[in-house]
Amino acid sequence: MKYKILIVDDEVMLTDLLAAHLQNEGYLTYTANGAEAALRQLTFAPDLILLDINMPDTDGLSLCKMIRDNVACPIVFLTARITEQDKVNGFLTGGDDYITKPFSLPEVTARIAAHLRRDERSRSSQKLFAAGGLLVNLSSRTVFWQEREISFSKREFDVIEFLITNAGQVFDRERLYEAVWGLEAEGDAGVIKEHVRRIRQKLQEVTGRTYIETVWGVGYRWNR
Amino acid sequence: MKYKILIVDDEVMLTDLLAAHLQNEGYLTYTANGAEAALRQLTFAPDLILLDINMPDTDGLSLCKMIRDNVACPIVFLTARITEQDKVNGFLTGGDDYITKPFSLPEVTARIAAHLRRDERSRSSQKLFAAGGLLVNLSSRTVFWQEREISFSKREFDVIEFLITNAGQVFDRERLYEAVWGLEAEGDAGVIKEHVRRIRQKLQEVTGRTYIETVWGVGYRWNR
DNA sequence: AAAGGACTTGACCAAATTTTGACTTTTCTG
DNA sequence: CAGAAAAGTCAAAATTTGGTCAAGTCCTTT
Repeated sequence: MKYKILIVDDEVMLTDLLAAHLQNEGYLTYTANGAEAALRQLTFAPDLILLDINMPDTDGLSLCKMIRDNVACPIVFLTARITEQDKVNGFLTGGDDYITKPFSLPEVTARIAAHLRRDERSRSSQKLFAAGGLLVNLSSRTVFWQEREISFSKREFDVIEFLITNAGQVFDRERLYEAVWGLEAEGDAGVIKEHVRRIRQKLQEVTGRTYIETVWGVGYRWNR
Repeated sequence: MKYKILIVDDEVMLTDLLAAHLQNEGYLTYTANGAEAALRQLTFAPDLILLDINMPDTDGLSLCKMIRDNVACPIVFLTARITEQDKVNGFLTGGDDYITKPFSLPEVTARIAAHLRRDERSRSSQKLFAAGGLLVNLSSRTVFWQEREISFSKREFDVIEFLITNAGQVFDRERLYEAVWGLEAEGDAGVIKEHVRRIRQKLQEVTGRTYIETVWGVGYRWNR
């Protein structure tokens, strides 16, 4: 299956050039020359995004946020330079990278290939999740906030694990119960309420945030 | 589209029984009574595999590995029992499950249905719709306009979801009610008027547009 | 066997949503 | 233009849902 790459830059010349080159390399490409078009193209669920954050008429940071809120793929920034300030602003997070202009085509291809490879590998067995100061380690089943460990019981951690590995998606209590307790489990999915309460309580105490959001009438969601 | 299920077991009686039952449930079935046959059947790209790992003349583990190397679908093991050692050996990974013999047919059906549902979810976890600056995310059930989120209640979102996934088509209130509330729901389809009103109000406030258009004498339509 | 923690359950309350029905406005038709 | 039908509005009533709590059960561990 071909990888889908979304290229976002205001210069049509550049997007076209990159698109042609990447198609040649065997990728499927989508291009957008503005923020709005970029968001529209997200519907194609790209595997990687090349994004110019210095486009005129566009607030790079908020576009970036919007993208992150809706898709989980890595973003590679195209930019004149990344300043320390940019990093602080949160342009660069976990899976991301940047390429400074001017760049060579082979350089772009190489970076893209490396990212997709990494993404592929980690998608299947990602064991570490960092979400706004919170560090969740699935292999050691620990949760840290700064230096402080927050301890959770088995069930509590199971719930966190499931939600966090499917961050952003909403699950109703039935599905959540099924996913954590197992398919053959019988019992009332109402227990979830209680577990969620205790998870939230512990998180709240230490981090001041709750992380698990209620979608009224539907279920729960771990906020990315 | 019917789901394809591959059944692998050395006992012909059993594969036939399962096949008949699953066909009855609306699945397409393929059967194999040995390792070699099983691998050959992979060309049909099954959506789920039922696999007996205790077949004579067959090394369950390596067959299992071979399968995994070639397809990504979940595998449900049929087995007398799963020991801790089996788990260590890597029989059970991510999307997998096992059913211990003897089992009941409803049990098998239930497990299969749940697995396919789960698989479906992760495959299409990015259900996004972009409509003129508006970004509707079906998996997180969120709606964004620029960086602003517009929140909708369950029913409101359900209506939006239905209309937007059938954008451009007109639905009369009866059909809309039936589609969102369910076929067996009893109640007055007039409620739709109220829900549409509140959806429009929220959209109007933020975006200046209403998106849901009235086709007089007929019904409603989502305008891209 | 006692103790302690984890897990479950069911009941209750407050909050949020959904429904209802009366009423107004708009649109169409003759 | 008048009247009828359709669509829209509004606020109150009804219902559903999620959070909380306390008590009970079930395991482990000592």
